[in-house]
Amino acid sequence: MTLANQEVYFSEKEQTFDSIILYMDLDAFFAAVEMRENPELSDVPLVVGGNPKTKQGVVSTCNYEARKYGIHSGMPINQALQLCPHLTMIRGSFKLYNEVSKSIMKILEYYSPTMKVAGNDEAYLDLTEVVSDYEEARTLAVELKDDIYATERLTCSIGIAPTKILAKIASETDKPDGLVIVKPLEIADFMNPLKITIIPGVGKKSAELFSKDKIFTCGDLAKFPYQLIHQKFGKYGLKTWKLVRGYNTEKTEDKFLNSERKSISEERTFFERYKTWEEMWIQIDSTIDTIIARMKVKHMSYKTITLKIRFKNFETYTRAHSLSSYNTSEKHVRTVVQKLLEEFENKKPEDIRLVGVKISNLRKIDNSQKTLTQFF
DNA sequence: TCTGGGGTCCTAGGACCC
DNA sequence: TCTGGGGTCCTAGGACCC
Repeated sequence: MTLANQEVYFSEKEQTFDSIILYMDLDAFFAAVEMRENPELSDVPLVVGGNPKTKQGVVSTCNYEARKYGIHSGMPINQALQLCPHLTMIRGSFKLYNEVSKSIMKILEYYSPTMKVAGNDEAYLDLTEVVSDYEEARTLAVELKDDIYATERLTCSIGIAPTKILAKIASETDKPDGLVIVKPLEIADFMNPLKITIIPGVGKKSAELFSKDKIFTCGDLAKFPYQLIHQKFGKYGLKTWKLVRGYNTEKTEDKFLNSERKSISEERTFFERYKTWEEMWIQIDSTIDTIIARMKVKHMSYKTITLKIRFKNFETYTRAHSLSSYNTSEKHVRTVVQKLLEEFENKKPEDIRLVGVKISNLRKIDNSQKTLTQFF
């Protein structure tokens, strides 16, 4: 299928691909940093995450050697150990990861003024105004990779395409240390053979749903009748359908706008169980402290407070309460959490495996409001 | 196998208002 | 007596991402 015979479904604007976007993703970031710091780890299967002593928790990142055993992010440590008994486990030096991440983002900034950091180990660069065509973009990407390696001794995978999402998908198809370019006229041929799960947002559940209609690849979905897709898979299905057809759904206005934070939360899984509510409260209290501290650093106020409780059988409940106005007080969080917790007071505290607190409905405090709070 | 922690976005129902 | 319609906000839960 070529772009030309998709036109029935596209408005003119949606077929315009006048941007050149680069996506960069550091390869096995946490594990790669550990290997750099400690060369004898280079050739052994390695995971960052979990508790090496109790063998609890999940894999945060693993190196490519560990992936050979079928280990992947999010896998329980216990399971990883069964697949590979001589696995090396590291808790992780997150302060160092943050420093390295910052240093790399600085390098990226140099290559384009329009940039969006999408996480610790990934970012998008808008190259539209920086290069004149995809060949120039390739040259720039090679330079960028060399630059990152020279500075931080880390490799990355890069995708270059007319939209952010296509650039990301492109980078996924050649890892580690890859560079994949998808030009506007190549979109359909590039997408069609790929598995549907390559689409960010299509996870296990959606893949299962799609498989009932014999949809396994992006091409399968692209062929699915337009009339049925919305009816069968809803708004989300339609969005995915448009995406696999190479439809340009990204709004140029907010593509590189850094959006405001929507929530601040902290949760703790208790590896040793608490016998009394008092012991539990010490934990919750300190959780609230850190949340409020983080909120203050960001000069924000909140309106909604959410409590999350997970029992040892993994049953999870969330209870929320919204205040009538924006607030910065720590006391309010405490009283509301206390109130929300009442519902669970007849349960045994030792049956609780996790407690979390979240503030949301956030708003930046402007200067006039700041003066007010100082006043009272 | 026994399942972290920090997030975002979506859905669906109910309350409430005009 | 059998009961509109749209908008917005709130709550609970779930899928998904890194």
